Amino acid sequence: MPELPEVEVTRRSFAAAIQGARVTGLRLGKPLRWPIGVDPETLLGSRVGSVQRRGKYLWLPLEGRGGLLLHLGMSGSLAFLDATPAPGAHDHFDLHTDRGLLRLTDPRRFGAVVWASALEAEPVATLLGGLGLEPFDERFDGLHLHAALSGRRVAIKQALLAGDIVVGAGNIYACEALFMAGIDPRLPAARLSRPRADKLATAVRTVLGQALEAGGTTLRDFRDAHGVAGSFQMQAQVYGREGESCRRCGTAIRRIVQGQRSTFFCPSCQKR
DNA sequence: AAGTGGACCTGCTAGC
DNA sequence: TGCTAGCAGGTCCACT
Repeated sequence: MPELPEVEVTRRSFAAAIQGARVTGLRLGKPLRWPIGVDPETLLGSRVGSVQRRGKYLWLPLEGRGGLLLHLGMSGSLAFLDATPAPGAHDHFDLHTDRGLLRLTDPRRFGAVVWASALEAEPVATLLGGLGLEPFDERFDGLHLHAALSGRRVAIKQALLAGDIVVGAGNIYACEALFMAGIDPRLPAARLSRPRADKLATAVRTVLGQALEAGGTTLRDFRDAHGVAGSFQMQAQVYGREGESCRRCGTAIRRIVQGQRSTFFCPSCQKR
């Protein structure tokens, strides 16, 4: 589900409310991607710090007691609740605090909650260590993108998705950014010209920024921590639009498979 | 080093 | 109505 905009929208929706809260209890449901790596008892009484995001991960500092790295996987969402309803079948992590309950709901359980003594400590350091630049980092530009793509023979779409050059664009926004930049998703990464790299870097930032403003994309079940859905799906130019006509030129949008993921593009607007 | 495919797990939908 | 195949917003890991 969640790409960078959804994760950031989620973060913004509860970070202020939970900051300073005292942890009063933890509940673990079915296993997530990895074990949490800490005895939950040892976290009781700690105070929640300022929630940070890196890529599609959230870092929840617990002052004096390290912190928790959260990932929403494909189907995860967080809710910050006043009440404490009984956990449902897909509620696999609860962080009870004196200001509310932070609950992770994740049917597919590709998400994760992992403890580390610090952001720089294992296993978090390794998970975050391979990540590329933040898209809104001023160092992320056409020059950086172009240099990072050199020598890569994979298709540009897959290079964007890999997350080791720039983070945050998942399947929806990688497709949308390539459309905005007019680039065929099958183009070998290293063949992207410098001017087109400028265009693509701008497109990535623009698309993610627009999605952020729209509150993210709600295809099925994305909600922020207060249950609010996103609306970027209304603005999607290509994602999920196979067979429909391109909003720019009218050509039928195509769907292909790259690296076992669907790619949507306009065969007329997007060139090699 | 970079690329590929499989793995993780559940739910929904289209089609028969 | 009921079953099945295919698809889904992510990313790690083993292998070539």
